[in-house]
Amino acid sequence: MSKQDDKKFVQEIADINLDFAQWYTDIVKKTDLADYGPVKGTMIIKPYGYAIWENIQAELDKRFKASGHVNAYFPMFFPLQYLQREAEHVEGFAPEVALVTHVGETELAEKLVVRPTSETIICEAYSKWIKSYRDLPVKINQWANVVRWEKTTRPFLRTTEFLWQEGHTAHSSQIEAEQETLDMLKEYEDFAKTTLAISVLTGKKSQKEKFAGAVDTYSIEAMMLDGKCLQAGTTHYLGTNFAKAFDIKYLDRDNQQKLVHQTSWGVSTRLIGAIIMAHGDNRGLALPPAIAPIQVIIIPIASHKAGVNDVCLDIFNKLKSANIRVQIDNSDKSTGYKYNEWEMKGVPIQIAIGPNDLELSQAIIKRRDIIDQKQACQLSNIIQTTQNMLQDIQQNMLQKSQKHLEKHTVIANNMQELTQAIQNNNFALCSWCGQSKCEDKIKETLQATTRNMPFDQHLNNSNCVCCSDKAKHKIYFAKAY
RNA sequence: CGAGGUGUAGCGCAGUUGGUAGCGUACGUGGUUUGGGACCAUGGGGCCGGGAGUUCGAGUCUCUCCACCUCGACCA
Repeated sequence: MSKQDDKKFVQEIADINLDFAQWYTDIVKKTDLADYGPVKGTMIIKPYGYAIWENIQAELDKRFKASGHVNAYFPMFFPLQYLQREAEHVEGFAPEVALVTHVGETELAEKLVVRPTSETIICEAYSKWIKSYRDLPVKINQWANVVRWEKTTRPFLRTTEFLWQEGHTAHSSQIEAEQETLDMLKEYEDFAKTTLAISVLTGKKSQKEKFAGAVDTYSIEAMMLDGKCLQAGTTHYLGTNFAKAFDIKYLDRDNQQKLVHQTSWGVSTRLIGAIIMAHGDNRGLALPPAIAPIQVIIIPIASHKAGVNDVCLDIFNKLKSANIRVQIDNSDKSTGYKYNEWEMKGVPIQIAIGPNDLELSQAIIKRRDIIDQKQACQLSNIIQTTQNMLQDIQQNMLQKSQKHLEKHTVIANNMQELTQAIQNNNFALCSWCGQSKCEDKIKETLQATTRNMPFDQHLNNSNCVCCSDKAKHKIYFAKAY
């Protein structure tokens, strides 16, 4: 990357809100997260971007296993007729499904679906696996890629193919399945906050916005820097819809055949997009320490001078043995270049060491979340200081995210207030009659959609923000990605 | 899939009324440097998005595809 380009780049993103979408695509390209693939809408996730995904995977996998889930893998292809068995499901997914119709020159007798999601093929398996109440619950998670032929795409946020995890569980009772749906929502919420340092709104989706085939869909919704909303994860209570379609029945204690109650839930590589847009600034990316591929970058200054490299290597080894993800930048770029480069790539902590520091037995430490702050640290304290700072950065980033969400969330009682709120790039908490005609009208006039209904529902005899009928729900409206 | 925009070296761009392509940077080599995007010297790198047309001659004009970007409609 050239000096002029980079300066221009920093200049361009100095006012992020001016053109946030452009800023986003620039960041993805310039920080080595991803490239475009040869097929439209596909993406090559480069090592630096993939390392973030690996850290997300590791943390989620730990959580899923702790709550009794196991991993399995189901095929990427299945017959088109699987998809067609559940009416709402096929209606929702058919327009964006990729079909395999030929092998070589030979046309297939039965068209195959490249999975857009795996409910159907997993349900087909469950119908064979589940015979007795003793077989329940089944709690399986899958790490996989899926394909959805969307019309427009954006790196990480919406790509033709993406990586995700999808949990699929089957239970003997509605209560247990609904509890699972809420438990996993809670898990996602906690993960977003503690690991990604992103504050989210949790709640139930409207019927219009729910998953195709679900009874109820819940979501975590995150606010991006520009005030737009990103659905960062969903959990679904599927009821017995798929059990009916795929004949998943078990013999209960009372010797009766009963349908299972099911859930599914997922988060995707979209989370990387969420991290970029929730934490970035005019210097580029800012990664929360918990998922940063490199947590600490050591920058030697005048490394040809005696002792500099030795001390850098010593600190490197100490931090590494304290399980900190650390690297030394030994390239022969100029020091200033390195500072800017690693800031742009979002590394939480920079440690600079030069000849002047050697005499004082110190290093200079800078943190990514508070720009232009640097402090000297005695080499003897460096592990402790770094560890504390990583924790502090993680917490500070969450706090910033929380404040941003609070600052840009308002209550709107009528269309005028709602219009004002949306135009100011805020989330608006509104009373709503529950009718989709009001959702449609607001979407048409304001380009804002319902996000979710918080669990805290105090209606106080209020009226719908749109039609003034008696309200049935509190719900968030926002512009969304 | 609609409306607008852009395609020239890895990246960012210039290229006049048509005459067979240049700048910056990055990259290679040698040297000097190193505390917020270093410097000198030298070298390599191009089917000017693809195809067709006009012309003696096209990066430049015409047509037509294609890709990407922004904004809508659709979605994790």
